[in-house]
Parts: sequence; C-alpha cells; structure tokens
Amino acid sequence: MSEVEIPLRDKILDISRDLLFEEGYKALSMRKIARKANVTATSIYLYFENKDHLLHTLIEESVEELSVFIEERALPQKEPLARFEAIIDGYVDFAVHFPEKYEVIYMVRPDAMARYPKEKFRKARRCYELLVETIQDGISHGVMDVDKPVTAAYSIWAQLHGIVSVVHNKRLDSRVDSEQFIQDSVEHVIQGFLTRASVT
Amino acid sequence: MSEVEIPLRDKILDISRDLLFEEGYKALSMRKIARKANVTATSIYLYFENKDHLLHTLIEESVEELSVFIEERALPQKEPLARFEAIIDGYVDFAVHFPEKYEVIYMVRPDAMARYPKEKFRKARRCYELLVETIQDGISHGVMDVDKPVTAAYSIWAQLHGIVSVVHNKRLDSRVDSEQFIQDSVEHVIQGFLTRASVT
DNA sequence: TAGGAGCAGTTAACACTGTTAACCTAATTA
DNA sequence: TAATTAGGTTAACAGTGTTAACTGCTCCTA
Repeated sequence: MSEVEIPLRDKILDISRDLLFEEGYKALSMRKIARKANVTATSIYLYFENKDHLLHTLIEESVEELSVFIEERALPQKEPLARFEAIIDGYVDFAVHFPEKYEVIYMVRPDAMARYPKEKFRKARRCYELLVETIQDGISHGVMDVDKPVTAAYSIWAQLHGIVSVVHNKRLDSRVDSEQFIQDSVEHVIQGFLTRASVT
Repeated sequence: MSEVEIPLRDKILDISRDLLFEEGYKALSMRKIARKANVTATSIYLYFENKDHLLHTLIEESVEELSVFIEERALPQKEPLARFEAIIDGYVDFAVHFPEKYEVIYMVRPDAMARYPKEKFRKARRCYELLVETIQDGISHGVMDVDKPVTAAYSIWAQLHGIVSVVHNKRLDSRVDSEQFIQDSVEHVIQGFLTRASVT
C-alpha cells in the first residue's frame, strides 16, 4: 500500500487516536479501527489484549509525551520561579498544540480505568512531583506563598485542565478570544501562588 | 410490588443513576435498567427518546439540584465575602454528600453531549453567573483581588472540580485524610482570590 | 532439501448492545 | 356500546467486543 510499511501496531494506535479525537469515545469500535487499517478486527487482538488495553496504551503514550514536553522546558530552568512558569506553560502549550493527544488523556473515563494498573500512574506523577519540588523550592527562596505544596500542585493541574477544557470544548463566550483567555487565565493561576513581593 | 407505586419514569431515572454510579458509564445498558425495573427495554423508549436523552435528563436533574443547593446557602449571605465562601462550600458539600448525583454531571462525556441542547447549559450558568457577580461585588468592596471575574469564575469551578475528583476517585495519598485535604484545598482556593488585607 | 515451528493474519461464531416496527390489552372517553 | 389512547409487549435488525479454530507463509534446522 504505502511506500514505507508502518508496523500494524503503530498504525492501529494512530488510527485509534484520530478516530477518538474526531468521533469521540462512544463511536470508537474495534471493527471501525480495523476497517481503516485494512485488516480484520481480530488482528487488533494480536497486539492488544482488549479494547481497554488499547486505550490505556494510547493514554500512556500521551502522558509520556506530555511529560517529556514539560521536562524539556522546565528542567533547563534553574530558578524556581522560572521553572514554575515553564511547567505551567509547557502543560498548556502541549494541550493547545496537540489537542488530539491531550484529549486522549482525559477522554476515557475512570470506569474503563478500573483495570488500569496502579503502577502506570507513576509516570503521570513524575511531572506532578517535579511541580511539588519546584513549589517547595519557591517557598524556601521566598518567592512563593503556599501552605501545602502537595495540595497546591493538585489544584494547579485541576485549574489548568479546566482552562484548557473550556477552550477545547468551545464553551467560551464567542466574544472572548481564546488565545487571550488562556494567557490571562494562566497568568492568574501563576500570580495566585506568588508572594506579593515577587509579582512583576 | 412496592406499597407505593412509583411512576415508571422516575423509577427508571433512579435505577439509572444508581447503576451509573455503581458500575460506571460503560456498564450501563437499557436492558439492564429495564431488568431492574421489571419491565422490557422498549418500555424505556416510552419515556425517553433514546439513551442519550435519558442521560441528559439525569444530568439536568443533578445540575438543577446542585444549583438549588448552592443558592439556598449563598443567597441569604449578603456580604460578598460570605457569599463567595458559601458558593464554594455549597459546591463542595454537595459533591461530598451526594456523590452519585455530582458524579453524574461529569460522568457522561461531551461526545454524548453533542446533541445536548445548548439552551440546557443556561441552567448550569445560573450559579456561574452568581459567582461572577459575587466576585465583582467583592472587588468593589475591596476584599477581592481579581483582574477578570469571568475568567476567575471558570478557574474556581475547575479547581473545585479537581479537588473533588481526586477525593472521589480515591487518588489521594493514603496518608492524607480526605476531610482535611478538602478543607485545606478549599481554604487555599478562597485565599487565592482575596486581597492581603482581608486574609483572616 | 524436507519438515517442522511459529508468526501474522483470517473466518465463523457467541453473547450482548441500542433501536424500531408491529402488536396486544386494559382503561377512558364519546 | 364503540372508539381511542396509555402503557406495555414480542420479534427483529444492525452493530458491538471477544474467542476458538483455522490458513498461509517464512525461516530455521536436521
């Protein structure tokens, strides 16, 4: 078919991600994926235990990419404030530039996640722990004002996800520019955790 | 069967909500609902156009209850700060005390929502607008420090939802007490929007 | 060079899903 | 009494995830 033969496993993942993003979770079926890959549905089971595992693999892939994306931006920054901002910007930038990958992470509901191996969560935690450490650093440098870094980190992820969701789901007031909305919101999130002294 | 004959429509809604909460979205089927109601699957179609509409009704019901719950606590408060706290506490209390109703609101994914009539969103907006107004009030009273109330309100919902989700999905570190976590987080959310002068 | 192992895919089938069309029956109304 | 309607049923259709059993085909070894 194509010039370069893509291994079927990767082809299935690509097709699944596209279908998931375009038609949503409900419309995703093994047979539809197979049809797009010019293959029988049963062939998918040669590479994935079942539909859930296929989705988990997709999630895991995206989480890994998001983690790398954030770390690439954050780790070079040595100042706690700069690193803090880099983490947040990294998260939002990833969501804006790769919506189909970002959405996958949150698209599949926890009920399908029931069998999701606990250990896999660790990967998602890598960035979370980086954020916690950065906040702790910020506190000792006197630039951040937070009581409980662990709680604050949770709140920040939730806040960012909320901002991104509003834009992705097009729930924004039509008069509001989405670029501007994101920029303002992110700025607000950041400022909410700084000491008064360090506000620019 | 039962002493008091519950109308079938209500019975279907109750059974659906329970099944949805206990077994998740994926496991919810028309036939299973019908079986629990001692009725045929097709009977459900006498009261609901299809499965999506049944779920939409469930969501709408919960959104309405949440709105009433919040308004009951917030409207009596006339001071902007007290009302601000009442809205936030109301939201979290509802989520903690009626998890099966709260979860329904976020359980069904936007792809099933595609056909969800735009007008229905207004109801969800009632409390959102109350929050915006309260923030604006707080600003003019000099107790709140927010640039864009509209954006801030979005952020607050997202933040609260994130906090609640972590607890509901039992993703919390086993050493962390969930009651304490909620209390600390909420406090942190609130403090993030106050002027330094008004911090207790 | 023959034969077996194993890879990569297939076909056929099972039990289950949402949904529709056609039908029945008992109560209410004209 | 006759007609209509409300509230349910049965049977069927197309589509779903998943399994067991099969087919070619390539490669390694005796």
